[in-house]
Amino acid sequence: MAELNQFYQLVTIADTGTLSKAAEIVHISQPALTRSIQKLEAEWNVTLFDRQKNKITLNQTGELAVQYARRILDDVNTMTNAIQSYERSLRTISIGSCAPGPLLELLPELTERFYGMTLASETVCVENLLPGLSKGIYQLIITDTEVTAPDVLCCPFCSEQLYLTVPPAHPLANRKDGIYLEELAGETMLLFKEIGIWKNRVISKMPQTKFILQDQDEAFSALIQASALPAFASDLTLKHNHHRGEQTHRLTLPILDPEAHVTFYCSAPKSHKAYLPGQRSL
Amino acid sequence: MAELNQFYQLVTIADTGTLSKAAEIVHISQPALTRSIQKLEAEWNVTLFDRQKNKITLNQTGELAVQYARRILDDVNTMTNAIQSYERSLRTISIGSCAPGPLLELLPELTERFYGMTLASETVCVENLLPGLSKGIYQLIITDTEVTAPDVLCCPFCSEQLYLTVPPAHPLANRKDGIYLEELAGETMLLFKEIGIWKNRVISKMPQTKFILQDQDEAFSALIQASALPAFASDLTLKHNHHRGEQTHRLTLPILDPEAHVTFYCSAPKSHKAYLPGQRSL
DNA sequence: GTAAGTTACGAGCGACGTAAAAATG
DNA sequence: CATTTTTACGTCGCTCGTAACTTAC
Repeated sequence: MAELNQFYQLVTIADTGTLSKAAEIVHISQPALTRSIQKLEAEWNVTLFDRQKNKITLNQTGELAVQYARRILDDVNTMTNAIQSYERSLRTISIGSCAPGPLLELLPELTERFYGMTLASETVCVENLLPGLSKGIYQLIITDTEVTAPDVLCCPFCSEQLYLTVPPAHPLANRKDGIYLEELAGETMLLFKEIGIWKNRVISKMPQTKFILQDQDEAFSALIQASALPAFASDLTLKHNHHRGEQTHRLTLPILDPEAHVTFYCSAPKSHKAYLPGQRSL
Repeated sequence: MAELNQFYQLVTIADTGTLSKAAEIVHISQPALTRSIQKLEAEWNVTLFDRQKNKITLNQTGELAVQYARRILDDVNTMTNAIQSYERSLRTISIGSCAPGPLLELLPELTERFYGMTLASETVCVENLLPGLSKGIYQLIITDTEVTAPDVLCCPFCSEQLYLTVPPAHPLANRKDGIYLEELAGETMLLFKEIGIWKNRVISKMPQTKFILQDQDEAFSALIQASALPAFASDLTLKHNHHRGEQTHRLTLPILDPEAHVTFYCSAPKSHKAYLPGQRSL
């Protein structure tokens, strides 16, 4: 049987024009390449090269063979890529979430339950989640509304309550019963950039408040510790930080607006039903 | 590099369901097949089979790989077919003619001039000749009219004069100066089936004459020798038969109608200019 | 003289087959 | 107990590289 090796050699000869140069590229000696090509010709019982004493040139049949060989090598290449990335995708759970908070809950659970799998998560615009699930870009999505779609299972997952964190010396520090968003008018706040739906639910309703954006996770934490500015947090982030042993002297004041409380839903295709997490207390 | 051999083995395993059966088909021992597949998996760094202790089953990645492998093996197959038949076509001159006579002139010349090439000739409907030349079905065509087409060279080749042959005892035997077609009304004649344009030029103008058709070359010759019926011949066929040493006691009477004389033209693509024959006396 | 291609020859490595082991039904 | 797969091991054969030869520029 002709082999891909020989196709590669043939194409390389076509590219370089001589056996010697091709032999270097394919990492065999030039006589070995001669033999390999001769064997291919014998196998097919055709002549691929015009042979002069110290020169070979592709003949018409050879040119045709090179054309085909190129295409097949290309196909084999895309084949291996497809197979390898498919295998990788089988070992990866891709999660799309409309907010970062629920991921703090979800990822540890999945890490534990699916040991060995790779978890890939991102916070994206909520409109992209269901289409992404259908296309297989995500195997699991977190939304702030219930999802109804064919072959998709949806269940409530957890809720998130927004808080304001301020240093003890801050003027608002005495409002431990909670405050309203509109009271933050005129303030300057620290804000994490990738907050998903919170942007529309909360931030867009605070035109009078100035925000300093930070898009790096760790930098944001450091910034909060070092700064006297108020910032948002949530029960989920606070729990997560506490769990990580992170110390803070900041005070946490619940946000009293109804928008500050969200229930999240987790959805997966029926084929990936197993990925759905257990429900947290809402 | 993965090799076609392994693709074949993979597909065969998919087809048979077990390594043992597949090993028989691909003519290696079963352990060798195990190793070969393991090597493929290592090469790609993927798992293609679910392995139980004495059973292997294609997993999803494996199914995908088999799909691709099938397609690539198919492609390689069509590739080798294409290459081999292209090579064959390079060694073959395919000739289409509108009448059998000129081939008697042409083939010997080409045989001599292109020793080693295979000649393939057929008598076909004149309308198919130029399209056939364009499509590469023919490298040389013989027509009864001059051909003008881009990238096609055309030259007059030879002429053919129709004769009537009759046994000496036939009533028409004394008409050695020639006769007209219409005088054959009411006769029964022997006729070779594959006569190309002669059918339209001559036969269709003889509604009163009855023809006994014969489509095998040798049988037709024998039939003529053994029969008392008149038949058509031409200067070309007569010369050919004489050249072959064929003896006949038949008399030959020229047909006097203008349709009984034809000039033939030979045409070839410019790329196959060398195939054009020298001109015969017209 | 240099560079290229084919042929000859000997060696090493890789793939093969046999044999053995383990597991399943 | 038959069937299937995997592992172990020794051997054979294939392909490789070196060397020598020929030819061309």
